[in-house]
Amino acid sequence: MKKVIVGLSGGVDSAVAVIKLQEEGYLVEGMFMRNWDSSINNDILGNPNDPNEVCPQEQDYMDACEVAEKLGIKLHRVDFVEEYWDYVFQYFLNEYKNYRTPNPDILCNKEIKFKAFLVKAMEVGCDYIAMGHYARIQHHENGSTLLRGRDDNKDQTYFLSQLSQKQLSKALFPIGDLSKKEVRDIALKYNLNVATKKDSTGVCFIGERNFKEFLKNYLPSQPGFMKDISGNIVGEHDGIMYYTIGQRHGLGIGGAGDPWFVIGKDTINNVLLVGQGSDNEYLYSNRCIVSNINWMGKDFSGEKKCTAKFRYRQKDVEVIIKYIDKDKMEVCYSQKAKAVTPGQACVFYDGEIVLGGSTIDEVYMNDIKRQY
RNA sequence: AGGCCCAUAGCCAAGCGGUAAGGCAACGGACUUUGACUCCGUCAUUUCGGUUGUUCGAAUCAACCUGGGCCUG
Repeated sequence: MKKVIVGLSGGVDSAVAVIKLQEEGYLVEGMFMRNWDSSINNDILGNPNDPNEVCPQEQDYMDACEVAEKLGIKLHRVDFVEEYWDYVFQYFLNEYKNYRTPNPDILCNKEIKFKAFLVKAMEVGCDYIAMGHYARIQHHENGSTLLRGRDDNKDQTYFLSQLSQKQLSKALFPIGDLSKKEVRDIALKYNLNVATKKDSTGVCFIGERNFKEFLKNYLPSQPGFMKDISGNIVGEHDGIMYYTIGQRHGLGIGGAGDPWFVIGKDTINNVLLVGQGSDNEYLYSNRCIVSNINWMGKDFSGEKKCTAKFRYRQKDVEVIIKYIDKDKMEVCYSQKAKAVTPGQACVFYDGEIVLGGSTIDEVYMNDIKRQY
């Protein structure tokens, strides 16, 4: 009997993952991860949690315990607070310091859930690890193929785009064929306490925060002006790293006309560039340079047509890609894309198949580089 | 000093005698394993710079005051 360790989070998805694996005849054990410690990590500003109440993490652990008991599986608990800080959060802060918009959850999967966790799971002894992601995987003799989750609205392959073949070879995604509704229905049928629990959001393991305040715990304010494209001062900001391209809220610019959006960052002069209108031309680009390439598909040379997703839950766009060098690609998209932002991932797809992941570095409109 | 114009919520702004549109911002919610986007809701009734008056009824008319702007000396 093959043994699987499931990352049991205390949510409904991983609980149903256990059920699916049991139905398929695996021996299942759970492993709960704790990766963030608010007091050790100085997570004070922007933290909505009442320090007197049971913290959400412990509630999650209790929920995981209850699920484990009900489904009759052993539950391990592991602590990666240090690893998370060193390998995910440092990167996260560094990217913000460079005025980019990082995606910590992609790194969390690469460094924690499918690395540190995998090591611990192997120590306990297992053939596979499994997570409650909405994604599908096919294992062949010469590798593994990652596919979008069946539920188009919940597909989480964007976050899995930096996993290596080695990592994928050990991974199972038992709920990838299900819709969110089906997952909840199964949980209800098994009378699980988490069946109607609200989906967790926010940075994985950290949780919901007032984002700007949260960043201020680690990155001090650097006040400056907001200017429009003509150079007129239209507002003030307290640090251009707190904003991302395409952002509308939090600018506080009132007055006449359409809403204002972040359209760029003048890092030299500490100026946040803003423009009016959701269709502002500076929001759009048609070419970008990506690096940190994790290609999962068949090797290719020259140009390749496929689709790409530049931001989680944003629709794919058709692109033509080509290598510039070993770890750098040019991505062209003639129909233009909105708010393509350095630091975010560019994930390539061929239909349902995930071809690979990368990180956006430079963004262009024709030959003009965007000040993103 | 004289003449003209303007004063509506944090900002922009409709209204022109019949009982305060709309937009921006903000806030709340939905959505969401990156708090980007998007969507929904709330937001002037001791109220229309102030006071007094005309009128059944005034943000809307009149007078004066205050505060801005412009023109002529």
